Amino acid sequence: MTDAPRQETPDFRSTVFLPKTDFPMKAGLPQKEPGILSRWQGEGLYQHLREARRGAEKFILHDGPPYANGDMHIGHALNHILKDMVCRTQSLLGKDAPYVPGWDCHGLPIEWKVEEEYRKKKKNKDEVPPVEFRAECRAYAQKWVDVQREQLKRLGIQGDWDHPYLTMDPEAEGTIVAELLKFAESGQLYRGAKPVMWSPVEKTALAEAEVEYEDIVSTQIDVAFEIVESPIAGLVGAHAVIWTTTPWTIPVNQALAYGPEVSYTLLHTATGRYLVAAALADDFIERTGLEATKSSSPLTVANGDEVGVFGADPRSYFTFPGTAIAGTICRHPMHNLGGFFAKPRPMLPGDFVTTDSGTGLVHMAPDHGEDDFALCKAHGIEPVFAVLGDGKYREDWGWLGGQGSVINPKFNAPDGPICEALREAGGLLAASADYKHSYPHSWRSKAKVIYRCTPQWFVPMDRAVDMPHAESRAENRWDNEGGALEHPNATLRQIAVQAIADTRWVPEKGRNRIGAMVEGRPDWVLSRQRAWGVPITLFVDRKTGQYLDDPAVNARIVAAVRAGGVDAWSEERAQEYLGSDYKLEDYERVTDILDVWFDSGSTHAFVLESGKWPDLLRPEGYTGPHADLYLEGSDQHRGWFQSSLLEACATRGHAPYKAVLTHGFTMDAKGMKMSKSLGNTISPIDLMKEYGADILRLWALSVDFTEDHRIGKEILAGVADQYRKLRNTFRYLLGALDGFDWDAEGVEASEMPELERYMLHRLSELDATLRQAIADFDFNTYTRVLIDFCNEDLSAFFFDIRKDCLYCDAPADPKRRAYRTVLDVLFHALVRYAAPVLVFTSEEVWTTRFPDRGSVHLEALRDLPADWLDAALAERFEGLRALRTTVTEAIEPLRRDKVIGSSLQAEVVVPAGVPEADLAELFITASVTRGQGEGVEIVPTSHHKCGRCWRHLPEVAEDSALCGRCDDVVAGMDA
RNA sequence: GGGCCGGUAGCUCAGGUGGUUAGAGCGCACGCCUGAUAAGCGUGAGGUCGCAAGUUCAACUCUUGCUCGGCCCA
Repeated sequence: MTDAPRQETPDFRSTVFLPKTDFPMKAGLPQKEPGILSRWQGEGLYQHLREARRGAEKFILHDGPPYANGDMHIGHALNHILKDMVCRTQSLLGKDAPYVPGWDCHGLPIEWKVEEEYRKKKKNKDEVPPVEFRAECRAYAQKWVDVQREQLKRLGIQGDWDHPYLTMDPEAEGTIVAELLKFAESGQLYRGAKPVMWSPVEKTALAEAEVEYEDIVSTQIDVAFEIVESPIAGLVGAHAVIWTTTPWTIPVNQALAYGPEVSYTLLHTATGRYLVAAALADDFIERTGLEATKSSSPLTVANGDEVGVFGADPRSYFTFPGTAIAGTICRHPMHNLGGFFAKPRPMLPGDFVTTDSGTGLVHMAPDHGEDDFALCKAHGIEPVFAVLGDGKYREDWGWLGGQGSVINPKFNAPDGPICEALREAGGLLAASADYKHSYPHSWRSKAKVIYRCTPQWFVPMDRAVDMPHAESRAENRWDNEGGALEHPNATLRQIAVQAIADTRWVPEKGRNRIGAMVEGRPDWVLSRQRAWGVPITLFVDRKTGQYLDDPAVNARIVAAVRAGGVDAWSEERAQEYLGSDYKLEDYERVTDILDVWFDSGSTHAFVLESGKWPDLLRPEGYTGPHADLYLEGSDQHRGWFQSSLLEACATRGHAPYKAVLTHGFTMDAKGMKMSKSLGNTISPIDLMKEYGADILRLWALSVDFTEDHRIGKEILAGVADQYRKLRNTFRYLLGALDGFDWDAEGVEASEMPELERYMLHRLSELDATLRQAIADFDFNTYTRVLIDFCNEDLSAFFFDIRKDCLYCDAPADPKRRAYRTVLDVLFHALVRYAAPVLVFTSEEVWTTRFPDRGSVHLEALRDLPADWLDAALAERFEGLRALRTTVTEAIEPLRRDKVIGSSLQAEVVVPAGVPEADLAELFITASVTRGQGEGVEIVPTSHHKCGRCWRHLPEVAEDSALCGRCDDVVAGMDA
């Protein structure tokens, strides 16, 4: 075997100064990140950071507590990445930005889970002592706190994970009680009866958030109420017809409502005369199968005006206005039962009556509807509390006593007990189990819920607040300009509206959203009839119905709950709290618990103000909003933002936050919401295993989080590409800066070539943009401009141009030293810019270069010298870059025709007027000369290629020979 | 059903107060380089700015309706 004689070309590779680094191109984030994380934990990085920023201006982001139930989902991930970004960027600005994470631990969902476990074990919850039950709820919540804590830590969220706040912490429970008692002491509590959403299955009132609407099919019935008295004489003996999809409310009926604006008609049929809305008469006839016949009896109203006579066509009805019905009295179809059922059923005017469906007459059960309750209350008709918590009528009820549950479809069916009885009594005109509509269900049990009147505790929105701050608020309230003040003090609603005006909302549209809600919301229902929560620690005077308001009693209660948690609110200890001044037998100990929104609405009190987290304290005497920022999903306008606002306004007179930042929701790749039933959920835990936390973070900070946004395979692939670009930028910097020593090599900006000075200018611009983005919480812009800078200014421009200088110039060459100086500046800036986003990668970058300089996350941004900005220089370079684009475009045809390959083979002619600069270097071409024409011309070079730097230069005698510069450099190396 | 919000290239996003051929990065295609190499550079193709009317000399930008999606509420 003989080798063909190989043409030996001198190999200058060893004389070229290539980038050198151990920093790998491939990240391997899923494997690498946990190690970095455990090092941070081991070193106590969070505490070091607090020490490093001690005394600096505070930035207090108050964490909204996620519910301690289930694994972290994509919404949690987004929310916490954003919070982390806020704290880290503020820290980057040199501020002290502590982060204390927290969890919401009380409430129905956890209670339900524990009950579910009971059911599996065939254990009856009602037989378990409440103390024991609550202990199990506590353990359940703690379990998920621990799970979520690890998952969030894995995301790289920096915070005081060893000391999170939990709403079930006894001290927290004590503070919540103390806050509640502030409401009591300032007269901001009342007990009223009101129809509330009630779940007969869970036997509790539900918050709106605990209810979901689903399409179901219900029984619809038409029921006739005989008119016994009316200003319209012709109506007596006729029947007013109501239509309902909840037959079970008929046994609790107390009145009928008509629409004053609605036109009514009296239909004559073979079986009787029926009063219905004219617009709905056809529907009524269709449902009942009745046939309307003509009638010769005119209807006469009370003032003697004849309303009309039915004409020849029974379908063209004569109508009369609803207002004429006023004063009409009916009787219940079951009036023969006597008692409650024998009482008169007045017809009342209701603005809510429409002709959308039904008969235009609505039966009123004040126990079971908000409109019903309000209308009846206005006419002195009180609820009767006939339906018990389990959905059955109470035993002593005259009709169907002890029966139910009222949400049972069979109970309401056309052949069920209600319809049968009505039919027998002659009151049922139609019944069919075929009405499709949307109906509220409990989101836990999926069972139907009802409106049910129960005694509840309320916070009034429109009662003057008896607090010092309310007076001052009243003076500058803007919604009552010039008007005489009804009260010397402002109401909670007025204080809250003012607080909304005082708060910064990002994006701004959040102000409008919460503003509309607060202006329109009803009184806050505080009470829940459940076990797992903070008790409403009130004693109600059995004689007067007033709750006891004694600061000494309240202080004993608060101290006991702080020490012993919610279990301290027991019957056994009640007398201890009442002390010697009151006798327990004179008081009812309230056993309701608080709406969990009150818990979370009080977090500012026990997390920010308590002193348990000294990092979060404001200076002594500070009275303004404590938190700089609340940051949650936009659904929290109705939730935490609002409950916190109301709680703080009622007790402190202002919002607990200076600013509120909201984000939208994460949709799937097609923009559809994620749901288990659709099977399109994406788990952040899985994503971290596949891509790593840094990719997930970069995703969250790249999308427009203020709106709904998407995640999916293609999107993440794009994010991973962006990540690689950033990573390679750092890899290049690390390699190019190998062995750089500022003291030996550094160059002052004034001594640098123009290209370097231009890059310092560009960096200064970037720095300003990023700082503005931080101030605006505009992280999408933050990541975009950062990546664009790496791509456009560095990789495709600066690095490309200076490749020759870095590789081939002598190490001591001033240009190369200037270049490396700028690379060092860039490194220090970029690694800090990237740190809040790519928390792991930036640390890897930092420790690769500085193994002994601690964590990058302790660093703050460096202030760049103001004189790096050079507008005149920049303008010239912008022009040159535009020309550069023209040149590369002009070269392209020659490359396509294989005339040249590398741009270094091109000789360029540019117009004479082009600014002075080293254009061949800037364009990475063989040469640039100035010609007479306006355009750019390209010709292939005839010069030989330097064997070392590959440039084509006249001085190179033959291919692979050296140019003068390289000759000198190589000679210097030999020496 | 009601209130509010959104729909710009394959993807992520820019596009003050309406005004010449709607931009960027990435991806893609093609090419260069082979001394940042599972890297780097260049060129190019991609958009009736959700749809339909209207106001205007002129609308991605204003109005209305519709549609799709979302949050909240019923």
